[in-house]
Amino acid sequence: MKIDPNNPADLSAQIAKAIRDAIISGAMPVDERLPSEAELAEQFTVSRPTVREALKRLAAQSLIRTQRGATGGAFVNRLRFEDAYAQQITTSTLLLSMNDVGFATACEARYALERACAPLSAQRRTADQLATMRAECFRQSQPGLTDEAFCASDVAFHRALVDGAGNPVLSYQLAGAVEAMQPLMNMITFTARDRERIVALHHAIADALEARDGGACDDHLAALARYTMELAEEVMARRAAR
Amino acid sequence: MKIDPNNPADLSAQIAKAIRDAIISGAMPVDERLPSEAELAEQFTVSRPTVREALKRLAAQSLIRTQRGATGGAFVNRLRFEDAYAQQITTSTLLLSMNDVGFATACEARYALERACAPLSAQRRTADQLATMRAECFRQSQPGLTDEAFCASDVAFHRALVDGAGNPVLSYQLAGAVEAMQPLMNMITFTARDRERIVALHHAIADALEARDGGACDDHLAALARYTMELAEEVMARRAAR
DNA sequence: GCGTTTTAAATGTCAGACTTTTAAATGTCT
DNA sequence: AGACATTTAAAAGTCTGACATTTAAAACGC
Repeated sequence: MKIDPNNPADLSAQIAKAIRDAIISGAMPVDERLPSEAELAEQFTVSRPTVREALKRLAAQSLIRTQRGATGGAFVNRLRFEDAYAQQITTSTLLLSMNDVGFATACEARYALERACAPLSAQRRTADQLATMRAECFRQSQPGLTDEAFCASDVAFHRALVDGAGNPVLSYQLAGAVEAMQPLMNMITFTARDRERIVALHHAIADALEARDGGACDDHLAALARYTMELAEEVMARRAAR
Repeated sequence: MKIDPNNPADLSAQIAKAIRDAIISGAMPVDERLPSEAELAEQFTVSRPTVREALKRLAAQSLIRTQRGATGGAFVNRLRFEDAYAQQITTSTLLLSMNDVGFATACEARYALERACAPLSAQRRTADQLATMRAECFRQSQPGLTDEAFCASDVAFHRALVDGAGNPVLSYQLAGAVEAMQPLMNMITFTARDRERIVALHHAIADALEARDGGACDDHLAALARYTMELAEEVMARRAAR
């Protein structure tokens, strides 16, 4: 591993960076065990708490996992898509909420990305994924559904569409776009949303995927995007008038 | 903030989660100062090193920043797009390298997402972004260029295309897709890549964007995707034969 | 009133000890 | 000999207490 200059600030950050670089470069393969905390402390000539802080940084990024006990220690972690989903979602959520990204910008990005999945999903969607979309459509048309449950079902529908492309890299990328939009969508849900119209579009999308018609699917997604934008503008205008 | 059960494992993880949830929920606005480490230790009834480990976890995710000195402390950080880019790129790189994602899968995802930007970029690209693309095309046609420099220029070209959409959320999402592909692209660069053909396609893409023709841009991107896939298959076949 | 010095609060770091978990080594019984 | 129980050692997890460093505000002197 690398050394630290005698700069006595950010020692734990420097150590984390050194280990992170070693992992990213491939010098430490998956499931390789790192030296024990005491050994690392000796190598870097720092104290054990400092090493621990560095390791916690890496653990927060799911780069390592730790195990207690005799054969325990820190191990290079295989970054799973599920872990990456979670990070992606929180990061996207924070980006949207902290950078006053407009609804229009976020919505445009979300539907642009989702429409990129449409042709692939039309080719490859499984019967199971189609059944999921149908089931969510059915749930969305139930009368007593709360707004929260409707939103969650909406997200489940679109995730099934995205997963239909059969490309885990796309699913990973889209996780943030789809899930992070939910809070922003709630913003308009409680005021103007016309569920019938949305469910009708969902049905049309599912029909298109059943027929393996990517073009039609894209058209209906575009219509859904337009309708969502219209709703948002309506709400904004109403707020501005108030 | 929330409490911890008397479960004496993962204390720092629990504390980090409690603070993270408070930030994500919006209970702590940007630039709000967290209590000092000593105060947090008292609140959670743990020791200061444990609190510090929790704070380091949050710092690793750019959720907080710390400042030393009299008025120092930990502050809720405004997550900037640039910071998110970096995280996105390392995460994507690790995902690709650790999960034996095939070249075809990664390539398909990358071009599907990039093509989603094409119509927007045709509408909105600035003169500056177009100039960047032209400059990178020129650089790519220089004879003495190393493979590394060609790859870097390739990435710069495609980033300019993506940024042309004028949507920071899209740029953020695409950062991972475009940049993480570079190492995978290097895999084929040194063997089979026909620079002339790629540069010609880049020129065609720039021409389409100059003419604000989203359809043509999409076509050329599709052609580039096909060519890249062909190259990969060729290399794979050659390796299998060896 | 302005510049300098002091001071206090906060993070950053260290040293050493103790607790808990875990698996392997050892011992014991059938 | 083999299966089961016990001991032991290694490692992470945690705590206490201390010291170093940085930084801005307060106190002071001119």
